[in-house]
Amino acid sequence: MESKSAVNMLSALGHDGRLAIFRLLVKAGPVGIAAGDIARTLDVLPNSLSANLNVLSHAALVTSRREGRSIIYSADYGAMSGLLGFLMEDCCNGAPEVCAPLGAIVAKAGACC
Amino acid sequence: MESKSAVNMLSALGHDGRLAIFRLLVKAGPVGIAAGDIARTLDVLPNSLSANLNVLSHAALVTSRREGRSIIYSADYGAMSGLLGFLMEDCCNGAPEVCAPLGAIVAKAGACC
DNA sequence: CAGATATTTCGATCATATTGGAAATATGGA
DNA sequence: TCCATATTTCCAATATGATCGAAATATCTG
Repeated sequence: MESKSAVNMLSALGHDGRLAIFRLLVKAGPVGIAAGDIARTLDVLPNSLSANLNVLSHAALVTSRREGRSIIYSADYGAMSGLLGFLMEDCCNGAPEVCAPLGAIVAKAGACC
Repeated sequence: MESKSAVNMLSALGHDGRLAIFRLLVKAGPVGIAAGDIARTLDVLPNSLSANLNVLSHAALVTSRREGRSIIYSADYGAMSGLLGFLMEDCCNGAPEVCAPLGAIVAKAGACC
């Protein structure tokens, strides 16, 4: 993961509406959600949603596919892993002692995955 | 971690200069780095640096302490853990199967921590 | 083909963020 | 006290981003 990609992802997620969209897609899993359903669930205008989905898409955080009249968006888990890895790698380099607080998180993730 | 805090952190990190500052501080560890040294290392103007440190500070990603004439900045590892936890928790909720790619990352973190 | 649904694109306005120069504040040393 | 160093604050110019209505495009159905 390049630093520039990480900046793009972080700034894409650093927005109220887009973080909500991304969380929704992450929870939906690989099945994804149609743009219209996202708009209804989050109560946002279709054109605003489209613009925000475009930002997330350009940041490579989501992918899309057409199904009939709808366009289905899904979270890109590989990209998310890459971002987490980038931040974690950054954390562990040169200062292993600071990773202690991460133990709980890793444990939590371990319980899930 | 509230969603609003996460948005603040993510948008603070979603900036070229600020991500560079934060990475530098994370690598420096609890000892921290003086503002002037950060400015020289990253070759940025002192006022721009100050503004960016202020953003990171308001997002609770860094802390500062005065030492003589210098002000030493350090990364807040607790905040970083919280952010990673927020994203991971978000990932695991409702879709455990998508966590597979995270296995490698957890393993990597485990090797370090 | 005509109509309905789904989504995107366009265009304008408004708000917010970034940048850099210059001055102000705070600390330590002679 | 006076001066040098360190950092922040102030200010204005510029750039970027968000929002919304309206129109355009694409797909399905009758």
